[in-house]
Amino acid sequence: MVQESLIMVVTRFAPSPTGELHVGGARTALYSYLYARHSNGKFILRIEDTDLERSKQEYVDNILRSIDWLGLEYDEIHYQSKRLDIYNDYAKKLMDSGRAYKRVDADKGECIVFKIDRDYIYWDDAVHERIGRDISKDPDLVIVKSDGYPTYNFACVVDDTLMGITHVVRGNDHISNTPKQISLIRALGGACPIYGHIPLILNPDMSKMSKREETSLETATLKYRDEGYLPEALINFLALLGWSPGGDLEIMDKETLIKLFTLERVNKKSAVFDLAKLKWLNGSYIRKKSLDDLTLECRAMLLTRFNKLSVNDAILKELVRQNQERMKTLRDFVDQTKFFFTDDVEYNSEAVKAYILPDQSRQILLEIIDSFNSMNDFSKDSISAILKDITSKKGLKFVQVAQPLRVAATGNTISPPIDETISILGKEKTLQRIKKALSIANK
RNA sequence: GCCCCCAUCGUCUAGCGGUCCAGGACACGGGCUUUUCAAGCCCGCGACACGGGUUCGAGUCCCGUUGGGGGCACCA
Repeated sequence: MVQESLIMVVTRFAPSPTGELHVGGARTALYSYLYARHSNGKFILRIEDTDLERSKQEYVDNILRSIDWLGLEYDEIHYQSKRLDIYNDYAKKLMDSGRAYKRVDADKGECIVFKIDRDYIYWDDAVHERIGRDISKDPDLVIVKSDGYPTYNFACVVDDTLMGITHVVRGNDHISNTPKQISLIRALGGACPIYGHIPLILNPDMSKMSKREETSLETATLKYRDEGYLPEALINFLALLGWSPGGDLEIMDKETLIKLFTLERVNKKSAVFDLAKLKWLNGSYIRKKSLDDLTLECRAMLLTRFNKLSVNDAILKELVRQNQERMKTLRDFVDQTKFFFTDDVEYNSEAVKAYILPDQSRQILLEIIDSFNSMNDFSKDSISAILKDITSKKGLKFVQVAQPLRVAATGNTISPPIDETISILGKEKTLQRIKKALSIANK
């Protein structure tokens, strides 16, 4: 233990740019990152773009943006496509030492093949215990494709060795590659990193999440940003999906995660992605955010929906204040304030039936129009006073007055306290909407 | 088919042989609060897959069964 701490930990995240960064990949990146930071080590990002057919620049961009959004700062970034000379070099060395040979295929052309160890290979996994497999009957391994590019197993091993990777954190689905890679490392004379194979993330129906089934779950990391999730919430959630600090602690910021994270505490069992829990966590982070910060986020989200925004800061801030504890995602904010930003309110038919149509409701609304008309100060408190006045004069409960008004003003039965809601809407618009609601009721 | 991995409430998990008639969180049900909805607080529901061992004692160790997942490319 003491000696271990003298060696600098180096981890890496090695995605291939053949698709958007998957949340499962994001979690792998997170675990690698957390472990490196926890150990005061280095975190390397390595783009494994050796598949000419499938690699795309847009995916590289997507991966970089995802990593950046999550706040996983890396110390180095490498592109395998820029290291071709290195792989060729090592392939030659393996041929010189007799461990690799050329093979010609009639259709595909010439490639280089590595003679794997005819042996039982094992390693002590950081997440599991000892894992091993007899690869003596496995076929030899192609290390350089006929297009001159290295195969995954080869480039990965060369880079892990050259970059001094001490801990490889990767998905469970790589377990079967590991013996071959170890065999390659031996032949190259490198030192084996410690492998930590983390469990996969599953859909609610237990299928592998990266196999896009007809689930409604989004798999692209950036989609969660677009849906209004906060990176700190996603990180916290992903961290908990397969790891726990050991106690009852659940809400942890990045610093805390770094402090507590160890590979030894990563679970072996695959975990189901539970959107409800993510939502809860996100809501919890939203509630904790400062009003100013949250307002910034909400403004950005609003701008994805509306091309231009004509609200002043004070009003927007007040809207955010009213909704802060009511939203689970930033997108919820857009939905919840739709009545404010659009002039043609969509009246929910159920709501209208229940709170506008009844005679009593209409009388109340008429009365409210009367009272509001003579108001100069349309503040929350004045509104509240007038509404309470009407309530007691009519011998009603406050809800019986508030709900018709709420439906008239917002189109729905749900909103922040009604006095605040219409105060920010303004007297003119409020009156207009009450009249509009009444006209609908008269049809 | 062959090989590998895994197995505690619906879900995420705590548990590393006795302190567990199994703890927490989300979800769900109920209540309080209340100007609707949230938020908050309280209560409830709810699990050690099964069968053998080992042991004075097993959720915890071993074996098997079953179940789930993953891998078997000149893809990563």
